[in-house]
Amino acid sequence: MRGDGSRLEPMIRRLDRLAPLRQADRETLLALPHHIRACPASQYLVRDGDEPDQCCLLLSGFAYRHKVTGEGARQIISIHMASEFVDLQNIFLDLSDHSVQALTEAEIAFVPRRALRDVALSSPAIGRALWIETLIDASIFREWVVNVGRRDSRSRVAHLLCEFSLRLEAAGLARDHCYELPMTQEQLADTVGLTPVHVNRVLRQLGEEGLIERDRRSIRIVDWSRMRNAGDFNERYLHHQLAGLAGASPGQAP
Amino acid sequence: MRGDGSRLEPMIRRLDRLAPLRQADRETLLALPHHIRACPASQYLVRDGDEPDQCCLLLSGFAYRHKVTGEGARQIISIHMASEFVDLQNIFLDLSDHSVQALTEAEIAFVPRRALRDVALSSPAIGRALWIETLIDASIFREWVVNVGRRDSRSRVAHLLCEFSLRLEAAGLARDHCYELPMTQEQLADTVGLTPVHVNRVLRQLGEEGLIERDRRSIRIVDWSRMRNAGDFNERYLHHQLAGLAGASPGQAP
DNA sequence: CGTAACTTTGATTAGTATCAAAAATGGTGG
DNA sequence: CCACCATTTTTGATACTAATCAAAGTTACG
Repeated sequence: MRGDGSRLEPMIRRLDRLAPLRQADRETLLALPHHIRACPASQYLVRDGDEPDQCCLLLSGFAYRHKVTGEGARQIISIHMASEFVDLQNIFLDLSDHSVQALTEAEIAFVPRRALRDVALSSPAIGRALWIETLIDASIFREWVVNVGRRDSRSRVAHLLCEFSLRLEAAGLARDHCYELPMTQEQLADTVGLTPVHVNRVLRQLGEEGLIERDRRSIRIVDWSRMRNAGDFNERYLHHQLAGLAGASPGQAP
Repeated sequence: MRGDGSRLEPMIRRLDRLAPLRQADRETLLALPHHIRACPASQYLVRDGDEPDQCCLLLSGFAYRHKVTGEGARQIISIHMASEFVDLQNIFLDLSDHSVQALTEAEIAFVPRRALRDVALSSPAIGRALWIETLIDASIFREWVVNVGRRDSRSRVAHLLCEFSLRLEAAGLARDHCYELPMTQEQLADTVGLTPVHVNRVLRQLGEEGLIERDRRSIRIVDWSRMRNAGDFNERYLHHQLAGLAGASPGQAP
């Protein structure tokens, strides 16, 4: 825990963009107790029903949250990338209502709930930034309800690929609508509420239409404008303008 | 705005159960500037894309939030009942990412964003309670992603009817799993991602199976245990235990 | 009453799931 | 470096859920 305080920097920069922090706030955040652990892909970070006493901050790699129905079907609820908290709601909710797993090998900083809660309630700026983080999370959930509830298979998949592209670029993890998709087609299917077989066909179709190019897990959105259209994608729900990121990825069309 | 301060009482009680408030906090909340208006059914309270300067607190009646896809399909994202804020995320998000409409005739207290924000940031207890309110909202969104993404039509509808029953009872608006469903079948369909025709058939089927009884819009869950099962319903995601409401509606089985 | 909104029923179709199996891919140890 | 194995991706054939289209009943309301 000592000497690695700087590993928290990306998270602090992220929060600072959501709500400007003063130097004292930054120092408070840097002083947060935590321990860092490397987790192999697919390791559980939180289990549905747990009473967590830590919040998980992703330092590197990817993680996802999911729920499993009584029938055994899995629905992935969100995907997270470096510098994001994966279960910030546990700051105040005592029982976890879903599970969190590492998607790739990932480094996690575990921060005691209590410490994070005290910080959130004592500094208005930090509280505000963390709250906004949970509000943007919720906005993405809302968009996903629409995605699985009212879009057809092609739009659903295209929408997810668009969201990924923008979020990765905003986090500085990708450029030019080109990125490594860290998930199998089965995980993709559980994200958009389809079967893996169907996801495979939709991906092929998007390729044949010239909207994307694929090689293994790497995705390149060839025609952002048409892809945006195919996915009925409007980035407003990501609220990137809050972080001064609006237009960070202009693409080839309005 | 003067002399009707007591109309805010139910909301204050609600927040107090989420995070205990001191007398000073209660008075701060009672002193919140606001104006009250009666809205006819289907009136817009917020429009997608707005820059709202008020938050809407439901005093009576029901409201819902929704998004419309590029194809014109509507997805209802949440349903709200008396004493709930319908757009609390607007406290910090500057651009509304969805619309809010009155579902029935409703009375709304409009509270200036700025005032609510100041209160939330200056009193830790109030901030905490409001934050928790948004976190529970988000938990319900997550469950809805699962509902539309991974449950079949019968489970989806049953799940929604179960959720309604518990939330209404927790709010003191219903008893014995018996309530008026304030929505048309078309609205139900847009909530669970089905067509109105199919919702109609599923409702009939649930009736034939003896799980529910219907008369007009009134619903009675005859067999809570089987209904819970049909809807793959587990109330944990409602986080009612936070409000000391766990087991408020024991039903007929574990 | 008369009219619009909503609910219900029927017939048909479309989209996606399911089942099955073959081809790639990525590791692993020999 | 290669053979082997597990995992993932891809393709094909068929089944089924829920959508669509159409229209008749109901109910609420002015």
